[in-house]
Amino acid sequence: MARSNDEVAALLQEYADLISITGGDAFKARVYEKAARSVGGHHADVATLDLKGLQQIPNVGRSIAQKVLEYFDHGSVSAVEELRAKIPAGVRRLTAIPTLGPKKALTVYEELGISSVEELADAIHEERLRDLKGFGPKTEENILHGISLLQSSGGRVHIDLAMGLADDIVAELSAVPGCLRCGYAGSLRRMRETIGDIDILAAATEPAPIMRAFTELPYVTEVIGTGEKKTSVRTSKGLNVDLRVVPPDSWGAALQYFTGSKAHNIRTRELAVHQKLKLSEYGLFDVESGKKIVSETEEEVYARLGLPWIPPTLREDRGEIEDGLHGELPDLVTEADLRGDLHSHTDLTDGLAPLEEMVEAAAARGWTYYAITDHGPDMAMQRMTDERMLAQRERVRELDGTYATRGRRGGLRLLHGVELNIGPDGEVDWPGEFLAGFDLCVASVHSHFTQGREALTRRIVRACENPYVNIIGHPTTRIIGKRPGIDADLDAIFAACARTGTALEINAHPDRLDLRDEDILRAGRHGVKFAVDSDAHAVPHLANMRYGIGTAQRGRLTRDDVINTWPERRLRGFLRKGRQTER
DNA sequence: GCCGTTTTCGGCCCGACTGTTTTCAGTCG
Repeated sequence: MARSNDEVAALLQEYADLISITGGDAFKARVYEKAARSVGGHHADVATLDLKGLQQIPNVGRSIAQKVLEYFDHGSVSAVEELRAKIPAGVRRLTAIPTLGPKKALTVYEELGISSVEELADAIHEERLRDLKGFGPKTEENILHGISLLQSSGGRVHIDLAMGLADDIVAELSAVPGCLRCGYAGSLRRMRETIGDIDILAAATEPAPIMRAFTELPYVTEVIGTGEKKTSVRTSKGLNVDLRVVPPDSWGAALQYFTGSKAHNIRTRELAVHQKLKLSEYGLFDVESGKKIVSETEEEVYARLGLPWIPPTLREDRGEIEDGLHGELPDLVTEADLRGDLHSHTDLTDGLAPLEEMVEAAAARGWTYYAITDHGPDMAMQRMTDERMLAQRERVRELDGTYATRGRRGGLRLLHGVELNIGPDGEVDWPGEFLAGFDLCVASVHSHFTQGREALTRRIVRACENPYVNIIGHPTTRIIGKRPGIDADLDAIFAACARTGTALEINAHPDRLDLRDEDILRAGRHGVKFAVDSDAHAVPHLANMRYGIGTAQRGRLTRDDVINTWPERRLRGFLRKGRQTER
């Protein structure tokens, strides 16, 4: 199921952890971490590369390349096995406990033979940690607290929950007197699909009132740490929030720094070092004189490093630094570029709102076209029939008549579509004669997720080859945190989409975000077009488009790649696909 | 262990906070 790149990345990361735990060279550990990231994000399948090809991957040299080959030849790597033999897997798991890192993990293992979270908890209750150097009563307390958090927390949360909380905190803190600027940074600003914790940044000359207001927010359940510049809290939403308050003239450097990612920051700091500069959250400084050069805006910081401003959604060290240096950053699609939504539901099937309300909401968003795509009859529980679908079409045409001429910019055009079900053999709900009556067809997999890889692949490819299928909806069918994506040959599907003129959906619902960013990058190399769709089942879902756009940006898409940014005429041309009989 | 427009050897991102320390190590982001 996992791509071989992910397997190798996990192995290299494990080796890096084991090196840290055994007190090995810290620089060596870091190289393996960097190599793990590079391999995980590399576009080509590492299983297909030879020694030379592997060494083309950044941070992979001869030694690591040979280990990768050894892994594919023998299924294991002797150097990793040696360390595994020395350090039980449970010791590595100890480092997942907050406040307990590799050094303390090794200490408790060497001194007390502790190699599992349970044993560690027991040892603390039996007061056996007391005599260890560097361990005091507070350390014991922190570890116990960390263990309970580890066992109870589900880890990362979906982006919409984090965004809601962050928007609220930013609004609250912005209202504190003396707060000159406030915003969120971190993985939320980078629009990652899940969020581990929220980073809030504020600018003020006097931090104390902002810190106080922050710790007094109603959903703060615990203050983890608080200082003059930084405060960390836990919230009743299950999310930790960090607040940093910086002097106003450091805003740009601080925002750049706290937006990350860590890997991106390491690269920007290295660029600084090579120019005898030092980059920190307080600014870009000349190393020799210690004088500050720039710090007020992100643009200035990047510019002084020789880079254009890099959109936060690209800051993952996936080539954006190199592209920036060469002036080759993509001109990313934005939410403002969207002209409409091509996948939505009404209460005719499993939506909550009537057609009229959904259309009114779409018009209020200023869109120039909007597609209604309720489920076809193969989703049996939705009780769709030919008659009901044709009746809806008639009503859509009527509404189209009234909305098309409203407003200044030509109003809103309505498209009547359907979300077809891709059956086990790639068949869909209706024959071609009936499908020809729709303005567009989305087709999605909703069942039989565990068919073999070949069958799943063939099934979706066959749907692409249907001349009436325009968009493959939520292509991998994953539900974040609940259901993995189907095990299909995505490259074969992407190639079929490109060949047949079928778009891939980027489903903007925060539970799905399907395709995900890595898959978009792969699909993009096949020359596929995309549709960023809300898949709205209710009026508020239309606002989820921001997450779909964030994901599209992380996949480096431009306006030209996304068919629902196109003018209506060009879109309709695309939707005609290979149909012979159309006007 | 990787890497190179100061380098094939000698560097390798930077700072805040905590707890256990009498000046600093560990952890985190």
